Amino acid sequence: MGEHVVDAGRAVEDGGRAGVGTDPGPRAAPERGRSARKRQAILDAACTVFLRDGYGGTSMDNIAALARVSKQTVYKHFADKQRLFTAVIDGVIDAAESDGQEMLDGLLTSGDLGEQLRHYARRHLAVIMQPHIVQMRRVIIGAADQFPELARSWYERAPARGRAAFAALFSELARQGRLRVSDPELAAEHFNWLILSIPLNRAMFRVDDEPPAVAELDYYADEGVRVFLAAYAPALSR
Amino acid sequence: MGEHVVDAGRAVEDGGRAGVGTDPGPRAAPERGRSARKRQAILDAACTVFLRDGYGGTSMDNIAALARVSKQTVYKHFADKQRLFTAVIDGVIDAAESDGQEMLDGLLTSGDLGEQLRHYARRHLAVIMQPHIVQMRRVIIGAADQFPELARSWYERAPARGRAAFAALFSELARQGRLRVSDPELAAEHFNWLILSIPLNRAMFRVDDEPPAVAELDYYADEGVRVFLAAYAPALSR
DNA sequence: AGATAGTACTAGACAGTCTAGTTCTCAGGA
DNA sequence: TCCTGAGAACTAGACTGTCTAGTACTATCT
Repeated sequence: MGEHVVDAGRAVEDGGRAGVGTDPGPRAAPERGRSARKRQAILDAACTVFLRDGYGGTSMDNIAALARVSKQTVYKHFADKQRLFTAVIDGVIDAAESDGQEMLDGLLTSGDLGEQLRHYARRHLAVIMQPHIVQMRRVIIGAADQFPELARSWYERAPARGRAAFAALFSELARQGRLRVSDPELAAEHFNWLILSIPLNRAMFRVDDEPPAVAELDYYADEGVRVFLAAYAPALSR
Repeated sequence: MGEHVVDAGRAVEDGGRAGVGTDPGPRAAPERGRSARKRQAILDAACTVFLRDGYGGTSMDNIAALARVSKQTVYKHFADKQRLFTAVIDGVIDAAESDGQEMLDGLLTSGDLGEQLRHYARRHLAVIMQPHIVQMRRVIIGAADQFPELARSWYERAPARGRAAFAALFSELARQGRLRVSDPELAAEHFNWLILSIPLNRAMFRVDDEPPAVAELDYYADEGVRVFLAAYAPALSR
């Protein structure tokens, strides 16, 4: 229910990495002007409401009320509802992109490959199964007919970017003789979906279920890696 | 565009074979009364429009117009928009269920397992990637917040049913020593998603792409089976 | 002075109802 | 087999109430 992913409620000034909006996280300096603060409050509120109720289910009045801002101010910052929506989604995509950025660190060391992949898979699955990410998927899929370019942009920037990194990684591992991969892109897709598919698809359709336990997710991650290695690792590497 | 998937009964007056005279359906008379014909026309129109525009994007006037029926008649047959929507989705689920029913015939013979699974996988993927099924997934996911029980019903009846059949099949194959499966449910999920995930998820987000070519789908099916067998087949069965 | 709040307003969409008049269906009589 | 009439089903469109995107205007704040 109440997700408040983005820290929603409060304005910018809490040090949390709240700003899912247009503000890139790491480079602090959250625009200290009043106008910028209002803008951020609007983005945060819009993110909360859009993610909770979808595009069609959200009214501009709701957003303004949650942001504690007058409707006029909303329209001062964002020309119309569509632009506000795309601004919100773009912000989330940016956040997701930089999230994934740091993920592949520490891989490619020469430890136990299975161990490393399991570790990575668990993290990956845990990130993707965060409630607000799941909600985001639902909202974007539901609005894909109205915002095709936005949906495509999500697909190409958020998940596909991660898979490209996978592909590069598997390519390198194949070069080192630690994996047997002929099509790295395909291997990356297989790895990705072996880990994510089961819980993610269930989450798409079973809305009011409580999110699955960590242990369950870890199980899916480990089993996905097991299948992946069976297909892509030379016989020796177990 | 015009999918007209819906139910047993064909549409009313689609230009082709104007079957008002004698058109005995595949089985069971399609309710020859005027009222039943109107009802079916409404369902067909509603299916088209709901699938194209989603729940929120569809108006009852649109449906009535497309069905060439007065709005009053729509409300004579369906108490309100929600009930019409659930009737449409239920119809599609029923159709999908009986579609999948006949699928597992011919498996379990003692031919080449890889061959058989590849054949099956290709069919499965081709069915799921039909445009109206893909659209259905999108619409249900998008409306899942408003209709949680409907989304759950879809999940449990349409895809989960198929996976249960898989699981039983893999169980039997394991008993015969042709597969090495400890958790048949998990194996069924892995099989299912190894085949479907890549094109299906792309289709979720890339709305206006033309559907992938058959050869591409077959490639994904075959590669999915390859990975599956590597993980679940005793070393000999390649 | 410029941004914002608050609120009232416009314009249009849509679910669902109502009414008055029309068409179809079908039983039963010739 | 054809006719007929009663009643159910249907049509067309106006209508109500509600909701919402977006605008206008004035008072207030910083």
